[in-house]
Amino acid sequence: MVASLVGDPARANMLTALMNGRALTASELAQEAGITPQTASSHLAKLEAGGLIEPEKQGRHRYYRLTDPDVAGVLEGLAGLAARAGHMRVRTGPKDPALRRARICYDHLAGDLGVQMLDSLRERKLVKQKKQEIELTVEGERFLARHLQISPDMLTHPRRPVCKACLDWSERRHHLAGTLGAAMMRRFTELKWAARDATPGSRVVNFTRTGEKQFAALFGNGRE
Amino acid sequence: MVASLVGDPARANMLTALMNGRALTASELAQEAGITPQTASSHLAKLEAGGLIEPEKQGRHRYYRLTDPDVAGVLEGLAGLAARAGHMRVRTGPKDPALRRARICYDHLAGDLGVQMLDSLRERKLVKQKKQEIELTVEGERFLARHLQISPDMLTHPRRPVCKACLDWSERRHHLAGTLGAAMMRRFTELKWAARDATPGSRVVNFTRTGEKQFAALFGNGRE
DNA sequence: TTCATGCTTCGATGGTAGCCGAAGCATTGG
DNA sequence: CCAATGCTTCGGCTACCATCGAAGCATGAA
Repeated sequence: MVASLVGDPARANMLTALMNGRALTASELAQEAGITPQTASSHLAKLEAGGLIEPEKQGRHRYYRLTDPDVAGVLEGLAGLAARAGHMRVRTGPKDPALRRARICYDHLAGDLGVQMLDSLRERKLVKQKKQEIELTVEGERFLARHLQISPDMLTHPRRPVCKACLDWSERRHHLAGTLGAAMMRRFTELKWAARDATPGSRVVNFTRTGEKQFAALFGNGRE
Repeated sequence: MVASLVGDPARANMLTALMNGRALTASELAQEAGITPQTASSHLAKLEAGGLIEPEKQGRHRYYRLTDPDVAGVLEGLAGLAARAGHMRVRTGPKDPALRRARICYDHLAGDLGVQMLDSLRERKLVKQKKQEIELTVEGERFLARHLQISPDMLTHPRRPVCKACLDWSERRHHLAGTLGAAMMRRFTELKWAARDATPGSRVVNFTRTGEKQFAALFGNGRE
């Protein structure tokens, strides 16, 4: 029964943590629930078997998200009933600093701007995304050549794909990885639009005044 | 947590049995869940504390119903998720014979026709019902005088109320009790619209051809 | 009143499932 | 290749809770 899955406090905490639509790693969910990774692993397996969550492997990590808006809806309904009965659950938002905006993920751009960039590419049909698979369209190739001086033959690599959806750590949505993601980030640096923070070990990416404008002109979504 | 309440199989069976909106007695729910009355009592107390069901005392019996359409909605949602995950629950309808249509409850009319009668009275604003409380309106008094020759002073009684909502055994919805309910049943008999079945101990009420027509003319709902 | 029915409370039992420590894979990085 | 990280599997422990027998109330019937 599905309800018994949600009934357990540890699992309920995990699900609540996922309610904002983002994906979380197994360890993070363990911490959210206040249990050890072993226990969390067991719970996550059950939730997955029950069809409430689905995993996405990303390197050493394993991200989990709610399978469906329907699931979120039912959980919301349950929370509503619980609220009437006097009980209340509070859940605070995430806690990250300002590196949520732009940072390096391996060798490509991540964070709010990274997600925004992929969103824009997808929306303007410069790439086609199906789940984890991303493909560059003909229009996309033209766009890259014209605005960033990136040609397709720069991107071929024996083992690495050109495009790849990479789950964003702070935004928990996809940004663009692969040789294209790396090439674009490299180009941003060359153009002096952005630079990695000077602090050793920092992953923060600082955009310049003009870089920010240029980036917004290419990948802006009208929100800022 | 509310979900843990629904999570237990026994409780889930009880709730499913209540999903049609009717009310069931504690013993019936125990049978539905396949457990003893003691265990059922414990479960029902928890469900009530969780605000999922609410009781209504009726003589020696204790009827339970879902507190709210919202509760039914959430349960429906959970069932939907469960269905996706492969599981399926089947639930058959009730099983009673033909005395579900019309029978004597103490001294007033019960069964499908009894429920239908109260529905009609309520719908045409001849009575006002608030939970268990039922009150005869001015239009109701006129209606009774005109069509059934029942005057308000026939209905006064030192200890018994004129109108009372009585939970119907087969329909599990309210029908009309109190001195008015008794008077109306008596009038039906006098008018030879209906008569109690001859079989000793039987509570079945048989309507005559013409009685059925007259009854439908007064309290019909267009369904038949 | 006394008896019968319906439901609840109490107490004891047992099965189930959450939990963690330790060890085992898988992936990444050096 | 080895080491580190992230997650899973395995085994045993513990606590919770559903379950039922027996007894206690309440209501209605005789």
